[in-house]
Amino acid sequence: MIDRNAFRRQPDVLQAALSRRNMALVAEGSAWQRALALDVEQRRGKQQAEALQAERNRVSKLIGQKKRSGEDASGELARMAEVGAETTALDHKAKAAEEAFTQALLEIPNPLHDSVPDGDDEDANVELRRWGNPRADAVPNHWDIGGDRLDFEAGARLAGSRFSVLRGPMARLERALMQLMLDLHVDRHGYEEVWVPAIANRETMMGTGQLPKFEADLYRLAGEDAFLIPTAEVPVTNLYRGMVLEAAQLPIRHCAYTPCFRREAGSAGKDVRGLIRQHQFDKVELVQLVHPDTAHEALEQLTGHAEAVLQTLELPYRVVVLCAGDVGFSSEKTYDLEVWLPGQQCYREISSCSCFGQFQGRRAQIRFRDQPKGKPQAVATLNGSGLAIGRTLVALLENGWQPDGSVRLPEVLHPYMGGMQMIPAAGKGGAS
RNA sequence: GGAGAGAUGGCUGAGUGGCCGAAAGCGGCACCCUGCUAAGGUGUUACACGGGCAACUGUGUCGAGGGUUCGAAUCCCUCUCUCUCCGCCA
Repeated sequence: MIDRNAFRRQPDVLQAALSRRNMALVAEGSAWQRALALDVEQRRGKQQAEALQAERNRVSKLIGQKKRSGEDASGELARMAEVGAETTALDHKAKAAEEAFTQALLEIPNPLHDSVPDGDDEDANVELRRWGNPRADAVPNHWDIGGDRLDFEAGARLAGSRFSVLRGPMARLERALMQLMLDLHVDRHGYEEVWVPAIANRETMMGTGQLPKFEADLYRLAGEDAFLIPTAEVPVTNLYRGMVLEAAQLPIRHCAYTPCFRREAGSAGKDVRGLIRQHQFDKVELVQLVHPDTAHEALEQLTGHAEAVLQTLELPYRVVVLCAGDVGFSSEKTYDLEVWLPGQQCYREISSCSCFGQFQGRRAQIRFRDQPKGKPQAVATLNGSGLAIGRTLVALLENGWQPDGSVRLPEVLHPYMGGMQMIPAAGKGGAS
């Protein structure tokens, strides 16, 4: 949620920052324009209602005093009978106006950080650096390398399209990667591991910005106002919803493994083959709650922590900064890590690291006191994938592929794979 | 899933229609006293939003939402959560 005070004091600055994302955001009929109009209406209604309430409270108190001392209060009572109904009506009107205002505010995205480059879509994202040496030889796609151990037919039969079943060494590799990533972030980067529910209620989804705007992207539970989480960011950030923290508690750093569920509405036809775009996938997520002054410093660090996973797995990648038109709703700045996939001869997103400034902190009411007696202010939040596990598995298969069909595994993985150094070539038909 | 009990400030806990934004205790903070420590004394100590340069002031908040009433922590309705017992279950 954008800052109400800034919204009132310098709407021009905010409007400029918003229009960098997309001019439509500030056009006629946009949530922004609605909010501007509703704010005025909302405040006027509130003042009228409060004036009447003050009158009612004053007279009611008088009636109480008179009754106690045995005096006659029928004059006041008669007067208040009329005022009462009017008060209720005005109060309801004021509440409705405030509700509409808040709804409009919730639909306004986070204004961008100044360092975000201009641009309309992903083509304008800016590459910042590369790591590793991409192999240039001809490598099969991961689904060919995986063979019958990546079973998309079984996934479709059990659940539907975009679901999969992993068998044997592939299932083990999925599990090994979870462990490796969590261990790395806990032991080397100082994150506290948490384990959280994969279902979140509406309030929780509101807190991190998935709702109210993006309900169509979520799986909703029938008969309940609850959803499957699209990322661990949701439950982990909301761990602190409604809390006032002490400055000394910051920064808070958590990593978590969860399954993630996405409807992928609107991505019809994209990545239909293979593991790249699934309705259910595994991810280890990094989440930080920090002092707003250090937020962007923290983003650099957090991005480095995600990069460390790729480096330890010896996977070539590049870092891009998303341009204005490509940054997500709640984020003020985002780096994507893109891993080299030799089977597709391209870089594919494997991690997205975002700084949300105080946007989520305000929405979810996660605050802290800078001074012991000071006014609580919203914390800054950040998160990043560290990493998406299915896509990491894909990258390992394609980058580790050997001409004989086997897959060489990087050394750090060997202990997690029970000593296995190679995944044998896929069998020719039949389960291996 | 069934039956019952409950939800009050940072915490414990009183409060069954007006004198209650809320007793008391603990904790926190400030000051005083004391050679240090300990003990003691006095005062103070919720949040949000609106108006005001400010002093200050208005409104709302006793799990959430609605209702009754001139007036609700207190009465009524709905919901959420917690606890106990029963059932079921990894």
